[in-house]
Amino acid sequence: MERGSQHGEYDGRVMTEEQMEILRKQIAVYTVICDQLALLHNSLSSGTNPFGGGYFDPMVASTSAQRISTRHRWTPTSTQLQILESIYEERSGTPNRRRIREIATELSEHGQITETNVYNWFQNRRARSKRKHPQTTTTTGLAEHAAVTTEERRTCGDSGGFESYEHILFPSPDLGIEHLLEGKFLES
Amino acid sequence: MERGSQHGEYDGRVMTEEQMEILRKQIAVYTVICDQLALLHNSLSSGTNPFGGGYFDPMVASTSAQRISTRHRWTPTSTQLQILESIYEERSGTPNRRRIREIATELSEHGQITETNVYNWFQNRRARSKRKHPQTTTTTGLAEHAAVTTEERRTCGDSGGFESYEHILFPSPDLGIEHLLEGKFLES
DNA sequence: AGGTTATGAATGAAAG
DNA sequence: CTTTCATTCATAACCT
Repeated sequence: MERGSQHGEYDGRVMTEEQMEILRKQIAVYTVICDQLALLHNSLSSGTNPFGGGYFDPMVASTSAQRISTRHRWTPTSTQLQILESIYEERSGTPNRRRIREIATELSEHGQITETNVYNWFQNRRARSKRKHPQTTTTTGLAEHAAVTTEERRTCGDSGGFESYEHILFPSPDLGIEHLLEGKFLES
Repeated sequence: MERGSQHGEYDGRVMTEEQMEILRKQIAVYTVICDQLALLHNSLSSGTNPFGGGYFDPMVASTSAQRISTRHRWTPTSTQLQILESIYEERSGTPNRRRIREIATELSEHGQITETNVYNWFQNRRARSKRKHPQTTTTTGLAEHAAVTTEERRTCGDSGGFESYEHILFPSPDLGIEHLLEGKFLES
């Protein structure tokens, strides 16, 4: 890792602001190209979509259909979901690792599932429950605070809490070049 | 997609397998280019920073799917991750306080980072490693060589054999093109 | 078709 | 060190 030569303190700049601006645009352009190629490739690969695949048994494909399957993530069957919900209801706490395994075993009777799936499911279930009901044991409706409004108490800022710095120092390639090109994606 | 008219032959197919293979490679190449440009820009930005440099943009740019995201929690840059991984590999024990500081200092060359970040990273790395390998009996030495290589493929380990994740659709890791260019890390 | 929502998964940070 | 929380990302399902 040879470094130092590129991170030294320069007397003068290697690039003007304008040049840097150009670079920034180029980055954005290549990003878009990347994205487009990926999308293209993706659609080509999955060219023939076997079937819509409902909740029922997407992976087993016992009907001898093609198993090209572009299904990526696990989706609980209705039966599984039912069981999961009931378990969640009875003890809204955290299922132990042991418990997770039990649940996974049981649910595997009704479809493909892994312990990780179960684990994630409970994590997400709990998380979204919290978010939906921000006020459960709340003190008062007026003093609602922190959790929702400001979350930047991050210690990662080494020099103090100025998370807004990033915006200022680096407006980032999100300068609207995307819009110039196609205006497709945009987040944040 | 202009084609067909130049060859005169048209069998109803838009692309041959070979062509698709080429496309796939091109995607990977552009991904890397993207990443490199982003890194370059990053270093240039910090280099010309009048405030002392060292600030980094929160742009992740690890995969083409990632977009520029402003202000998030700390995310290691590809370079940082690379280094972290290699360090993790060599000594699977707990880095001393002293060591943590060293690492943090080194990594700060490649982007903003704190000692806490490093500490947390190692903690998490180890924890999730362990999770994948139920065996906790070894520990006699650095016997977790395998643990690092096939790390974290726990997701969706169903019997369907549909590991055809986007990794395959978007095969930057397997083509080795990244290594040709710089040998950057590959997530997963 | 495309944009939006719901939700599975990934991961940094913190609690215990 | 282990477990849990919080936030984010990707994508299936849904909606206009």
